[in-house]
Amino acid sequence: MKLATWNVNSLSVRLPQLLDWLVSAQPDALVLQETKLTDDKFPAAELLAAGYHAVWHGQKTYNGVALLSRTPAVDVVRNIPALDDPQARVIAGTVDGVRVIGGYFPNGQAPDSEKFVYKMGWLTALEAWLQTELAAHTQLVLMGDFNIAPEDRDVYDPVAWAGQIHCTPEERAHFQALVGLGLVDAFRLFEQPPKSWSWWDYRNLAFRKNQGLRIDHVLVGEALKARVTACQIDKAPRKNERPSDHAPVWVELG
DNA sequence: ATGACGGTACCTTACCGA
Repeated sequence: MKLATWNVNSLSVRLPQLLDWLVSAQPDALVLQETKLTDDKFPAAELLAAGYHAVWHGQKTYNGVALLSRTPAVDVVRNIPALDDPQARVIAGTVDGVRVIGGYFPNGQAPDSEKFVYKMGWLTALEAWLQTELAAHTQLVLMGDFNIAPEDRDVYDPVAWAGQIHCTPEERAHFQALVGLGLVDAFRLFEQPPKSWSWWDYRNLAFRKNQGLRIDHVLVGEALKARVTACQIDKAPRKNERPSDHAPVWVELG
């Protein structure tokens, strides 16, 4: 079973690339972030024609998430239940016995901003909800655009980024809080090439220079950890003519 | 460096992302 996450930065723009990637990568389930579509605009028919069921949670202009799967997801949840959040950032569903939680974590803008306060509160609410999800589901995966670079080795220039958004001690502490709940960073279960990133700025030829951050993650619970056989970032879609700024990340389960 | 690039929207300029 192959699970994946991809911030597509507008599903309407990236739909052709997504359809190509579904054919080449053959994931069994995929969570998307930044669909930037109201629910009535979601391309469910095109995806179904490509062999994927979908559930989604969108809004106008910003955010928006979806869960695609070969077999239909059940017990679908939109957003963090206890959090009254106007921003569409979470979709969860059970696929073939695996609880799949997809998240588009808040950006946070800057450590001294109101958006950072929102990010901290959102993360606290996520952790509380995940405790109950973990108690209810043995096999669980949390994946998406975390907007957190967990360690300095996840940053192309850790000195320049020290204390900056995505790299603050507060954000990294929240990442470790998720680890403390019993989740593990699937990417680090394997030896990986140094300078592995999942996001590159559109500006400054950042992708060509490989200046990026690893902020898209797949975190697995204990039972799934034992099943993970591989985890990789697929840079190929970032080489498309009009790419998302993020690359997909996938895990293979045995 | 209030920069850059790219997406969206009450669209020729602003806002947001990371």
